Amino acid sequence: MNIYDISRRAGVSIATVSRVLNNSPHVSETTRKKVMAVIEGTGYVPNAFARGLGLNTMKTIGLLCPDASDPYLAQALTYLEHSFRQKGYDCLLSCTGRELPARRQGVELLKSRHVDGIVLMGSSFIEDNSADNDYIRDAAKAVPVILLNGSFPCENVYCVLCDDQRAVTDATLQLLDSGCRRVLYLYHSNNYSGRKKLAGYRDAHEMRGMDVDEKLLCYFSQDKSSVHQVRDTLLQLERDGLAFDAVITSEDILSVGALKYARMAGRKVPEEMCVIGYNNSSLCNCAEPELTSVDNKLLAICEHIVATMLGVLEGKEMPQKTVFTGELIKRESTR
Amino acid sequence: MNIYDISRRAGVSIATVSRVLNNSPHVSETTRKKVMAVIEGTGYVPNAFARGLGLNTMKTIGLLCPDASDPYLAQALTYLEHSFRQKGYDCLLSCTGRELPARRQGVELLKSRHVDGIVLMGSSFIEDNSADNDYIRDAAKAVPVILLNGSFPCENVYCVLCDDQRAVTDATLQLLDSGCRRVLYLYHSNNYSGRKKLAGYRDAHEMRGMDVDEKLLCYFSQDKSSVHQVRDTLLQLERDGLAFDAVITSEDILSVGALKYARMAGRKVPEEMCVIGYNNSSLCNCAEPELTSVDNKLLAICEHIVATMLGVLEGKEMPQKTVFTGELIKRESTR
DNA sequence: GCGTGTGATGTAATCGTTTACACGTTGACA
DNA sequence: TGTCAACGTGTAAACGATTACATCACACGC
Repeated sequence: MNIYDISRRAGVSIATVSRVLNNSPHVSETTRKKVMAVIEGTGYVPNAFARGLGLNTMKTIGLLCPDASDPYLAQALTYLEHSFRQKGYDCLLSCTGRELPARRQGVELLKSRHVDGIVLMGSSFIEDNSADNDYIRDAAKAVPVILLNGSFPCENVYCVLCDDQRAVTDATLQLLDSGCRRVLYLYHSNNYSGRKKLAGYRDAHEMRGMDVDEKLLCYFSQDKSSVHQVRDTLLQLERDGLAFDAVITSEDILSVGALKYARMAGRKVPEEMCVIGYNNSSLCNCAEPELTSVDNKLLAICEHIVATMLGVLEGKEMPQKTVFTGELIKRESTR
Repeated sequence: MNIYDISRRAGVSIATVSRVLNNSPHVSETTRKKVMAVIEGTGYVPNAFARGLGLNTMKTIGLLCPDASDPYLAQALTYLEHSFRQKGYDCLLSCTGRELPARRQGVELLKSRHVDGIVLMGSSFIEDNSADNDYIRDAAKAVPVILLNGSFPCENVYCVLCDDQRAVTDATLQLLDSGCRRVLYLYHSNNYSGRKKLAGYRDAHEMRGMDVDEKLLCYFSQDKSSVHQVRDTLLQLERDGLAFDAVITSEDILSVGALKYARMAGRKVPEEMCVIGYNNSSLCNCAEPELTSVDNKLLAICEHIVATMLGVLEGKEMPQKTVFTGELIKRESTR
């Protein structure tokens, strides 16, 4: 069933059918109705390959996602896919994991599919001009690239992110100003976003004239970051004599681990210990007590990514970098 | 930069270039090297549209997902995408929401993209032969369709699922046999899977010679199922004088709400009240106390979906229906 | 020397659209 | 009545690959 079949049945030319399909104004209302009737009757769907060949675009955005099972990224995925679809773009998904070679390969693939643009998610590890990031430059040579929560100065690369540093500063200040003196910082990755957050933690201490005890900085690798691992690590730290009266983390899941620790160690939250997470994910309401967390405006960021992408594709001049401000959402784990 | 440019520069015909690109044996080694050199020199990438037009396949699987931000589906998404990619297939994602018209449209879209096969996720509401399911038949006419956790008897539709009914029976028996007498059942949807689970709940009571008090069946619509909504509803039920000493739910998130209720009502879990969830999602470890839940073998199901799809595409005869058995994972919320 | 099989290469049709251009038709207006 | 837009519609040429078929060169056996 192709456009010729339709044109034959409707008694018009293929050009007219095409015009109807593309809502061209140069079709009389009667013809349009006639053609539409045939199309609906046959269940005809235009062949996207042929269309792509003619237009040299298939209205597709490539989504490079390290891990769709990460709730935060999954959320972003849903937003992005939904918004792009509404705007008439489909999404080709590539879940690469976080390893560089796989991400490189993912980009190659999206390029060979001639996507109209690429969104790099979990791109928060992007930072410098090292060769590691060649694949981004590579992609940007072919199509516009937008980084979700990443920063990378390069032609045709656009960045939409949250000011993590400031957000963590604000959150840490909230802890310090509510009487906490030794704030444990649990983090997940040494990437761009991770270091920004750490810098925010330091900033807050500096603003209150406090030194940072490096022993309070506690790193978890991605695969060692289960709730139980965090809990057990904190128990061990306590046994080792490390004192702390608050915990702030780079991800909500780490905070949940901290809450587990508090329960097991018999420390009351928030009376004896405060906890603040990051992302304001759905975990916050599930945690016990419910978790205070930084909302890093994922929805706004995603909306802006879509708008930016569409703007660039329409040839408009768009800002290379857009920064949103996080917001502390207070729940039961802080005073 | 197209195949003609390459053929011109290499001094051969486009057919030869095409043969080189497709590893055809009918090319001399010298010619192959010559052409390869030109290709690498120019960074030429074949146009996927044109290729798709000719071959009428682009090695793409369409994934129809109601909601990628649902942790359970997100998990499945990751598994599926990863496995398909390993096998040389890309995934086109369509997050449609759960509404019928949108799903219909999603299928249309995947069809127009001429995907090689479609996986319908969250297809658990598929049950009968009503017109509502026409879109599945429609899709199956064009390409093989595989349902994740759904059952639908139709040519070219394959089903891979967990025996939810039996799993819930086992879980309910566990509650009854550990002394619980009034098990509240919280559920999310009236779909196929939802009804199967409810049937399992009834089966268990019947097996122990107990009547089911219909007041113990408590429905939550998808949008009314937040943790707080569940908690508040249970508090109200208690105030209304409904007695229950256990809760079993069709989704982990509902169980988390039940735990919130228990905390607020001052009922100790599992001593005074037991809770069992469903899906064995990452929420289970985050909950307090940690949630006993039914593992419905998502990973195995996804692997089987991929194997089935590849088998069908290779023209092999594959089973129309494959059923896995769930398993109760005991944690702290049961005795 | 002459068919004949074989392996490398080229030619041209094909896939299903879009769209520039050409071709009526119609109606307004001088 | 003739001219000219404006408008609707059709024709045919892209778009860039794949591939069946034709062709050609060459070697081999008779």
